[in-house]
Amino acid sequence: MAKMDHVPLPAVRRLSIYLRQLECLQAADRQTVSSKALGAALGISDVQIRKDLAYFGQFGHPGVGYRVPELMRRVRRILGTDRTSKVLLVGAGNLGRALVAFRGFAEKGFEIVAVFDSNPDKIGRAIDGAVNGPRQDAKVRDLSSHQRTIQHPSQMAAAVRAGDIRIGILAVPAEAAQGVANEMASAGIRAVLNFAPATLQVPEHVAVASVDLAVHLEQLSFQASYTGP
Amino acid sequence: MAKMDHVPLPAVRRLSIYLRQLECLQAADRQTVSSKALGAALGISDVQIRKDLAYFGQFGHPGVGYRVPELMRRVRRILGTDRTSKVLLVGAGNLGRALVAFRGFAEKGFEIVAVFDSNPDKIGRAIDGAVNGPRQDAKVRDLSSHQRTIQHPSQMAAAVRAGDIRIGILAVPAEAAQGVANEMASAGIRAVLNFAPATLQVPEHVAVASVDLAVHLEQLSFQASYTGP
DNA sequence: TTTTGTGAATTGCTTCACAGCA
DNA sequence: TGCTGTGAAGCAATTCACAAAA
Repeated sequence: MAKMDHVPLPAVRRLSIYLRQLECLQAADRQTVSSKALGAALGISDVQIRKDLAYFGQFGHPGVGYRVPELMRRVRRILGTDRTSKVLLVGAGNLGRALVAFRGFAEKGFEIVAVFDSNPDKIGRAIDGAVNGPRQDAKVRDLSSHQRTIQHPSQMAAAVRAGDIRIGILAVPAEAAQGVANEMASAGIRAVLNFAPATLQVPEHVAVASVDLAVHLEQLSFQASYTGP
Repeated sequence: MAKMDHVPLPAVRRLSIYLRQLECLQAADRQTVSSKALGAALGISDVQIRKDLAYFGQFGHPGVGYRVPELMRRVRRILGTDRTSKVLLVGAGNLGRALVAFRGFAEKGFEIVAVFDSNPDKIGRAIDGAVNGPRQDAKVRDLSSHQRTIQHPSQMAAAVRAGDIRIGILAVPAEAAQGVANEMASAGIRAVLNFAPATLQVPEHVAVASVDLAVHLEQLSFQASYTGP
């Protein structure tokens, strides 16, 4: 990987989009794709795509384009999804259960290997989810036994160390979110996917991405009012 | 509303965040807040906040700050959530059902008033969800009867016209997403909240916001690899 | 003094224009 | 010719610096 000094974050986000489209192209047995064709399918300019990729090295073949399998491999490598990442989940409510059941994670190289909840009634209980997804080998199936048992948050640090877990999903009510974020940070979690409608204060070395449906809907409500005829 | 010519989209997104924090302040009976205090709580600079608000008019009181109830009212007005917005949902799978059950929508001024699915087995069946949320008056309760019955997508245009619906939530598998987006657009929907992992091609007057968990996780995976010690 | 609102400067991202390779 | 990779230019968003109001 060449000159990775200061990559714009929007470029990283688009890398995921490129990968998604490449998976689609591979399913259609396309061997190569030009930045122009890729951009047309995604509503992104061809130069943008080349610039984004150029932050990470030289992937293309002048006159030919990008070779689909090669580019997929290299983009996955950049994103860190060439190996399966272990993820922990805090919050075994409605949303938490839906996330455990969600097949899309495993297909993209993420496995929820531990679930935590502070509710004493839930601790020790099974959480039923997608433990029988596609990409499962013996090792992953073994890990999925952890997945079935809800643990107390005090176990988090031990789980992070034992399992080399870097990513945590936060799916608790807004009032509890900051406390859980603090626990995650001191447990050694490096990145948090936050579903609580709250702004999290975390140490600088911890990355946060927030998914707030209300924020999205409000943005759309605004755009629906102030565009068009 | 003063000089609304070209507002940066990031500013609109932050407006939602400000509103969320204002709701929190109001719950704590705070009467006024300065841009500095608000920014400190949200990890945003005070100038950023004043600039964002200035796109829409003058809300503050020099030497005092912003009056919490007044600013909430005016921000809601800008976002279009001072009145309840009717929303339709396409896709009555796991995610769709979870969204119907989600309380947060009603609290923020959004009501799912119609649900569509192309699966013949589901059409006409009830979809159980949060029809007994807090903010319910007679009119809303009446609308919730629609909510209980899954309709065929061919009914969408009629529902949009009859109910003055501007926003659609798209919760179908990726393969079906573009087709549904087309149907939404020709039904007159003006904004789409897309949960399918696919890029949608829509007419210019239709706004799209996408929530793709894989994209978020991949971004975090990248950040977790290339930051810190 | 505290705090808002805003033109000016700056930063960062995107687009342009073109050199280089197949 | 068709396509990638990249320095230069352009544009959009943020931050700075300060005038004006309570």
